Amino acid sequence: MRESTALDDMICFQLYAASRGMTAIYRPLLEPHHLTYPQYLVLRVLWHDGPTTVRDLGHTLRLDSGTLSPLLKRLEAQGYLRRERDTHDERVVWAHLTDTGTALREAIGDLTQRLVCATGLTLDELSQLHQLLTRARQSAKGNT
Amino acid sequence: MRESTALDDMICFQLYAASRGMTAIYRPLLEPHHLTYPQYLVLRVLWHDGPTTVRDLGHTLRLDSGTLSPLLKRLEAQGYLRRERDTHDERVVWAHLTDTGTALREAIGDLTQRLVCATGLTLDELSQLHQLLTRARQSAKGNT
DNA sequence: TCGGGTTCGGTTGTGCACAACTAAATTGGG
DNA sequence: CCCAATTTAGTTGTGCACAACCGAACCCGA
Repeated sequence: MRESTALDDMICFQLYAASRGMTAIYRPLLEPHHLTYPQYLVLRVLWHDGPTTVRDLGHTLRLDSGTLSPLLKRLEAQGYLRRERDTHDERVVWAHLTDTGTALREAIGDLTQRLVCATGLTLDELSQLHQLLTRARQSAKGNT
Repeated sequence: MRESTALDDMICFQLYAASRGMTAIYRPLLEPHHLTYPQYLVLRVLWHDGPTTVRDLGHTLRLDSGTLSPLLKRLEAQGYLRRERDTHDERVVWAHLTDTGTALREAIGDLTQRLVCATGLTLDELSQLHQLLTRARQSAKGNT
């Protein structure tokens, strides 16, 4: 189990750098719609799942209300979604897309190919990468 | 080259989430020394390379002066390093460790094992992960 | 039923990431 | 030699990430 000293630290940096590099690729693709990558993630959840509570958005994206509240406020100000209190449980707030927000899905289109190309990895390698990241995150969730 | 649509988007999110999860593991390990993960990265460069210019720190960590300037100011305020203008080229600023900053290396010790364990991945898998991330970053650097 | 504990969203404060900009020092071509 | 272009660090402004905290709403057991 030795010999990993340098490698693991490099992985942590690669992870950190790769994540920032990934959002840097998204940036010019999302900028025309005045979206950031985290905002885009929220919209993807709403496009996929329909109206969602702030709580569920937080669980899905691993973000707390300290991050989501102002982010959703900005998306609402841009007219992409609206927030409404649940009538039965006043603690809960639902985020639901406006027509503009729904239409945005088509306007943005499929960014996938551009991201895949940027990595220069094959589909097998991407699948491998996905599996490794998922397993590491899964394991880390327990071993805190 | 089809069929990647869902997968690639999941990878981008996994990357984003894994990076934040990684820093979350570092946080309690660094907090006793009042360090953040990016601050720790700067110290690692200085521990490894000795006195370094702000410019080279930026190249190494892929950060610009807008991020590094205040970060270095905070590390200086904590007494871990000092900044000094180059006498021959007044544009250049050198960051060099204080004795406290140098000693910190031993005080923090080797965090590697704890990170490796958290991932639950084997050394082969970590090596694979490292290689995939590096290649993707390398490729993305060109294809922008 | 009622009162303590929990859940939920929001606010505040700190630090990072990055774009856009500034100012000073240096460089290099004419 | 000189001045325009470049390099370098720093500043400002915006948005994300997260800890710490708050208040309101809800839940549940005695």
